[in-house]
Amino acid sequence: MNEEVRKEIRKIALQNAFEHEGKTQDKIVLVKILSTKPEFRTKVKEIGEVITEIVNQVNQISFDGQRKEIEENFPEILIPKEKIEEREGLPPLEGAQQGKVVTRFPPEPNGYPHIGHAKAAIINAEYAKMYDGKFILRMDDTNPEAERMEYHAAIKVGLDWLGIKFDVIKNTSDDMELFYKKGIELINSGKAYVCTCKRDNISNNRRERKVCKCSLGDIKHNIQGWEKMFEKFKPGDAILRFRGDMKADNAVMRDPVLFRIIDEKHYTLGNKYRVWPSYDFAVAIEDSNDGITHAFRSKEFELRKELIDAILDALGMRKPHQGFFSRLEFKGMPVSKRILKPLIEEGKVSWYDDPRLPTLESLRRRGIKPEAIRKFILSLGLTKANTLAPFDALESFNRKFVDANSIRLYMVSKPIKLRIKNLPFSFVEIPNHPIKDMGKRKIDLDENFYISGEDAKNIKEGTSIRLLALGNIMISKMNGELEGEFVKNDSTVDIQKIQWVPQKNAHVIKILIPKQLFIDEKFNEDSLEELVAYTEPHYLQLKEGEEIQFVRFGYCRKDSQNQAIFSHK
RNA sequence: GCUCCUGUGGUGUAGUCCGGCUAAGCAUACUGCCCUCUCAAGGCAGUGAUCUCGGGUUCAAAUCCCGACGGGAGCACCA
Repeated sequence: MNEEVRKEIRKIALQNAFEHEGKTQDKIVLVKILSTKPEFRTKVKEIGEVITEIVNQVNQISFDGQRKEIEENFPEILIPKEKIEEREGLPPLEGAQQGKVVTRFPPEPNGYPHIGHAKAAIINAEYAKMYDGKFILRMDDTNPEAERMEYHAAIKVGLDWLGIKFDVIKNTSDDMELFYKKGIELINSGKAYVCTCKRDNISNNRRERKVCKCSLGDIKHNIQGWEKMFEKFKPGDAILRFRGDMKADNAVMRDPVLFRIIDEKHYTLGNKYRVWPSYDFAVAIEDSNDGITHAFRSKEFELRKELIDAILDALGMRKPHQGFFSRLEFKGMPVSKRILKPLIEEGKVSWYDDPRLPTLESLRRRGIKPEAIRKFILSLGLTKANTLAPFDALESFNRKFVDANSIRLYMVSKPIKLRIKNLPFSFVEIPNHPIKDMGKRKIDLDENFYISGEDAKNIKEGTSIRLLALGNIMISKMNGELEGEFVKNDSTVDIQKIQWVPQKNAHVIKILIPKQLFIDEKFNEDSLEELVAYTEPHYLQLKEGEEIQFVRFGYCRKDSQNQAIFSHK
């Protein structure tokens, strides 16, 4: 054991002791030595004894003595360590080159966009931005039975609202001829075959891992079959299958469908095509052909990775990196059409923009800001663990965005009348925001006010309350209605401070308060509270869509002249 | 049933690939204080995780290996 090593050990021991009230432990010193000097990892025993010896010595020294020795011999210890900076945003991408990353968001126009779409779009967009690359919107529209213009439009509107920009906008169906070309290529190389079995048969064979007799036909036969798919065959009569591996553990690889016949009219292409590519085939070809370098999807597609790679290998095409993330859903707020559709049909939920729903349109109406959604989603990271985020995580992000721009207004519910006998003024000016300069509003007054029923409950006769921005009122009479006197004392400490509304021009609105839609898998019959609210006439001056904070109540978004929707506390 | 993914405070995550720095960072929630003519925002402080469990490897395990258990997904001519 040479002197240099002993010195190093002593240094570490001293440093550690100094940072921990003069005491150190040999285990800690050992760990530190081993992590900085890997060459000792083979000589742990040997070095361990020396450490024990030195640690004992150091622990004998007084705290001041330790400091003195450090100052003399190892002054560098006293320089404060730099903090390790935490990574911001998403983790770096595998195999990514600055300026060369291409990502995409491929929604199917078969429903209204929701928070799950937002996650996929935002993650992919964020990566493109991070690497100064390109971002493509590709409408994945290869099932004519499901796609509709209405959904297509809603998705565009939703993405626009989120503030997501695309470099290229296209449809999967733009490339039908390319799919056909690649399909034929697979047939010609013997990697795809036409199968005319019944659905049940195919399904059974898959389950039992049995090779289908159709896969034994020769290429010529398959070409004939393929041609018949465009004319003679009826839907369901024949499909083109990929020659995968019927014995594979991954069921997706058991000779999956590449093309099938659908005679339904397509929402943009009409009856131009009847042979449609399956999802896996379309995605594989499109991602490769569009130059996608990194494709992120939610993890229910994880088993598809192998297939997509296999298809591209079979065609000798370039493969993108594929990544996966967990589905995002809020607790008690399902996104699935299977669950939402019946609720709408039964009238339990008004429409896909009902404020209780996690659709983008609902979130917007509810007063959730796109920036909040983006921050929220990025805060969830790229995990594959199931995320069932509570809605209040989003709310807290939103509150921060909304607070600075929300006008403060008074609102009163379950109103109780209050008459103030000696009010010395006929109007009052109230600032619209406590910090930010958002102007003032003038409220005309007479002796008649409303206060909230909840607040009235806490008032005792003979005590004073403070009407915010107005003054202190001494309550002189209580019998259903309240009567009070304006008192000069302007002290604002230790007094109940409440909001109020003048009776003569109070504006009545309805506030929709969305609650959790499902509780323990069961529809929550009380999920939408409708509150009758008396607010200041100034409400009428606000633009639709403006965010308001009703003082001591919470943030709401103006939905119309007569209705507001509660965003959150 | 078979296959795959996943499991860190109340909640959401970072760290896990490439084991090491006095039992874990951040956000949110909660509590207290400050600020405040709001129960908001802002500021400060605090509570709270032996990293699902059990074995193993190692001087050293949230991190590697094996097993159990919990959660999710796939087994469509949907995407």
